[in-house]
Amino acid sequence: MFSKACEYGIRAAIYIGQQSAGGRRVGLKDIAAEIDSPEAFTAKILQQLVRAQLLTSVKGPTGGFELTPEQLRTVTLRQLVVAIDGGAMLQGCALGLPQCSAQQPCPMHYQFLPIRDQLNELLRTHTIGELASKVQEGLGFLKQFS
Amino acid sequence: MFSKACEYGIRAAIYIGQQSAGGRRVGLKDIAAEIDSPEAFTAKILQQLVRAQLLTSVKGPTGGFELTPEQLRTVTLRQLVVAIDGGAMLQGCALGLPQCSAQQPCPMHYQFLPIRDQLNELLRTHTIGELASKVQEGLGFLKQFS
DNA sequence: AAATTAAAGGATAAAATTGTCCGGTATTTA
DNA sequence: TAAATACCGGACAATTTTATCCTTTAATTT
Ligand code: FES
Ligand code: FES
Repeated sequence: MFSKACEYGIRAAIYIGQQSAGGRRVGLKDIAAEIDSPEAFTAKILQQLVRAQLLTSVKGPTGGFELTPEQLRTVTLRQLVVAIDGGAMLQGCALGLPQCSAQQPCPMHYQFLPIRDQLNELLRTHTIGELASKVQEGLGFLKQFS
Repeated sequence: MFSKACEYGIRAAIYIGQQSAGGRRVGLKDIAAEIDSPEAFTAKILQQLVRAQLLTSVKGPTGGFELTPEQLRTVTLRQLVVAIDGGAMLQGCALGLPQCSAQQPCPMHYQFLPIRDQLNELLRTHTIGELASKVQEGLGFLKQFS
């Protein structure tokens, strides 16, 4: 569905959000450990998200990553996905036609569209803050414990 | 969404199905031209599908690929996807957790599940023959003309 | 100011996916 | 039975994705 980069990015953002909601700034090492992702690769993704202004970073001691209250409230899953994977999967044709349109639709087009639309809606209507709360309340997990 | 291999595989299968419905067996060259895919790569994918018995091939002059009436009627999109991409995207967690389950769900789990289920249902309930008819009737396309 | 801390950025490497090439094999036609 | 056709199979190459390492930059603490 999403790329590994995107999966890590989303999980990281949610974890950072959860901690930011509690006023805690978190470092890369901590993040990678808590979401079970490769540290250096996660760093690259977080850099992208910082550049896209979807989260905030601070250098030096006591530094790390955080989400401002505004970011927590307004940044959506969709923004993360677009920043990392681009819009292709949110707009592209299911069968890989160069563009998805009703002019020359693929044979799955009309069946596929409503599902893709629901996915778009899902991503558009969920903020990092909202998902972070869910984790905070123990209703969702960012890695699996055995 | 799907891999390139899967996109080519589905488009190819539908085209072969369309021709088979008219009693015509088709060769690789023809297929690749009609669905706008790289010839040699498409060959690899078709080999997989033949091995999985989702379509049939005949060697030699007048040879090529075809779908038996039974294959046309019974082979689903889902079978193609599973044969090429594996079941990961049809069962895996949206955020990449090692497994999707209600025991330790990711924060998107309950929102994501219905969409994934619809996608599964979509793939499960559409046969190659059905999609081939759509193309035959001019209601769907396997490549785009400009 | 010096030392320490932690993210940023660049270069590289490994792995997976996508794509090509070519000799082998089965089948048909002459 | 020889030649031609077209899929099969293995090796190989290019590209993209995933992942690592190391130096630089910025900020804090001593
Ligand atoms: S044209 Fe294929 S999904 Fe719209
Ligand atoms: S656990 Fe993530 S989708 Fe089910």
